[in-house]
Amino acid sequence: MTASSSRSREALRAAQLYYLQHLTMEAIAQEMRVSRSSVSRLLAYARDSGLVEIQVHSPQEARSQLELRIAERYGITAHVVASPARATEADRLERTARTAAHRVAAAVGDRATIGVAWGATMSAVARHLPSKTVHETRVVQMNGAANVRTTGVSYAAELLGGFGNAFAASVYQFSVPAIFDDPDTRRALWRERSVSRVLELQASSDVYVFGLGSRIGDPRSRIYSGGYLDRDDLQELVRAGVVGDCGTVFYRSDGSTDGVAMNERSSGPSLDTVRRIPHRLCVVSGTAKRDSLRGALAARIITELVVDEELARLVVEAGG
Amino acid sequence: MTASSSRSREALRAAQLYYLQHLTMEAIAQEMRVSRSSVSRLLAYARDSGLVEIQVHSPQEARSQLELRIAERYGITAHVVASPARATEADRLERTARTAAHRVAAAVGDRATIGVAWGATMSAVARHLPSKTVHETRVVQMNGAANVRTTGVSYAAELLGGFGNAFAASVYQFSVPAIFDDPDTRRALWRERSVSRVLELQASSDVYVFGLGSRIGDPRSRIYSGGYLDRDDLQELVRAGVVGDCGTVFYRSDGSTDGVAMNERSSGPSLDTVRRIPHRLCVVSGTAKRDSLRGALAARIITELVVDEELARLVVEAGG
DNA sequence: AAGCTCATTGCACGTATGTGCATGATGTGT
DNA sequence: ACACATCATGCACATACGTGCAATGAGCTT
Repeated sequence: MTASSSRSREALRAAQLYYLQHLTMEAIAQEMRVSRSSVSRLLAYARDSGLVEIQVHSPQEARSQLELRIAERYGITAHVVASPARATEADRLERTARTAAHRVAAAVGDRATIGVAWGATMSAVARHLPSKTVHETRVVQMNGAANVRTTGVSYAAELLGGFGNAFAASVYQFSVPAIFDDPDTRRALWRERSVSRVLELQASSDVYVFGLGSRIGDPRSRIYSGGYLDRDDLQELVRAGVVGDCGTVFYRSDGSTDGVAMNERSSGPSLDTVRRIPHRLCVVSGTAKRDSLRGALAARIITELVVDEELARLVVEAGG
Repeated sequence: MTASSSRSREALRAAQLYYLQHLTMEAIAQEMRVSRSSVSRLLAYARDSGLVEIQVHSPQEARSQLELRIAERYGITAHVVASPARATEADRLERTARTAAHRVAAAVGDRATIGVAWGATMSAVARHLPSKTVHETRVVQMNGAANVRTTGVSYAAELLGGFGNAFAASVYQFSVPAIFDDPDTRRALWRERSVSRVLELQASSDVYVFGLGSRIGDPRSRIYSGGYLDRDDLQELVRAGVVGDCGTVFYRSDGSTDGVAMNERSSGPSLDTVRRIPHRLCVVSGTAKRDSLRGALAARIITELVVDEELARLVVEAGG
């Protein structure tokens, strides 16, 4: 404690001299009687421990056309992330995730409860979260990650841990299967107090951060390759006209979920539950998610959207 | 407009890529098809136009002993600014002013009215104000700056202009003498509508930023050399036991002002008026201001204090 | 239209900054 | 008490960055 606290003090001092007094690292090094490289490291520490916060303000008048059109058509705040033409899908995801990470940090405050889903997109977001000093903040996992092949614990734990660390938050895992085999098992488990306490937290979240699943018919999708669904499950989804999912809850392109039997077995929050959460931040990247994003917009489960430019164009230009 | 707006857009884009996506300037240059040096300049523009805001948070537990003792003894927030032992008085003033400038920016919000005094310290603060985008903000001069030798216009205007620019605020000058020869003239002028409108603004300020005058008996003081006071005036102050001034209003070491005749002729706000302003930010540097600061603390005209370490020690260690 | 001014750009240079590596310090477990 | 692991430090190098300068171009005046 004293060790890290004294490091924090030194980092704070260095940060004040560097960012507020505009001294060079060399000058700070002399003043603090350490080497210049130590100052460089102290400043790095100050930045990613949240001692130093760098904000980039986007004035309303600087909003892109795309963002304005999305705002107008769907009544939500959009952040369109541009990438160079030659960027790979992975690059675009990374950029979208970084932008999203900053939006998450902006959305988090004292005593906030943050619901998080899991997935490749959310993992990327978690990796890039800037630290922010807030108090009594809670992070709650919104849908189960266990499946027939693995417990999914390490994967979800790393993701949640990223959120927990960034905000010094208490983390509430949701240690249940992603999809149950039998809806009755779910109902029974939901009555367990240990589980229902987490369900209450989920429902009372202030912010819900999630990605969208797609490629429902595609055997390469994680939701298939991860062993969460078997072939019959997939066929059921395709027959039901499902185009995507949000926290393992499946919807059609018009945003409807009625009659999708699989949702009875899903561990994720129903879209009605989601819609009761005031701040719903969705992170999507990649043209493959076109239909999935359209469905989510139709379902009105998004209040703030971080999306890559290419996908945004696809969705906007198709007309609503 | 379009020119500066397109520059803002480019600066914003560069800032997002640099500060949020952590690309190098070289990479940004390629992406934006300009030279790296242009990116460097765009980022500089983004920083000092307030597009990018860099905050350094001081957690409560990192407060210095001195700050805690001042907080405890006087019930105010203190920021103690350390300087290397070999720093000159000018260096210390500069540092104190930079710190103060950031505190001012933090205190300013939409629709705020900021009262500012003038003086060497305030000039230094004005030079270092970071830009911040706020709306419908007003900056009002709190005490007159004209005197028998000069109108003081250019001097005060530059100072006020610094504040006005930083916050895109409307600036209200107070074009009256610092000290009147005849109190009746003041009373008459105070009834003028053009003047009384400014007086109302002053009284309704949300934040008052000021330095402290000292060296009351010292002919080197600006208040003397500037021609605001003559020798008789000075002797009067010394006889009255005055130790300092705040906005050309003079007080004794116990904070009292009663019976200081000169204040009847001063253009500055009475200490009672000052005490009605909720946020009162005082900036002081230099051991010569020891008695002056003590008096101001006794007068309770300070709610937030930015002070250099040496002076802070003098004041705290003397015991309250 | 020519001539002017002023802003913007890229280049080239020097300085400032980040980081792998070796070293020494600190602490921990046996 | 010793061996081991872990972490902080400074050095040296490579890279990233800021800025004076000259060239270019846009806009304005005469």
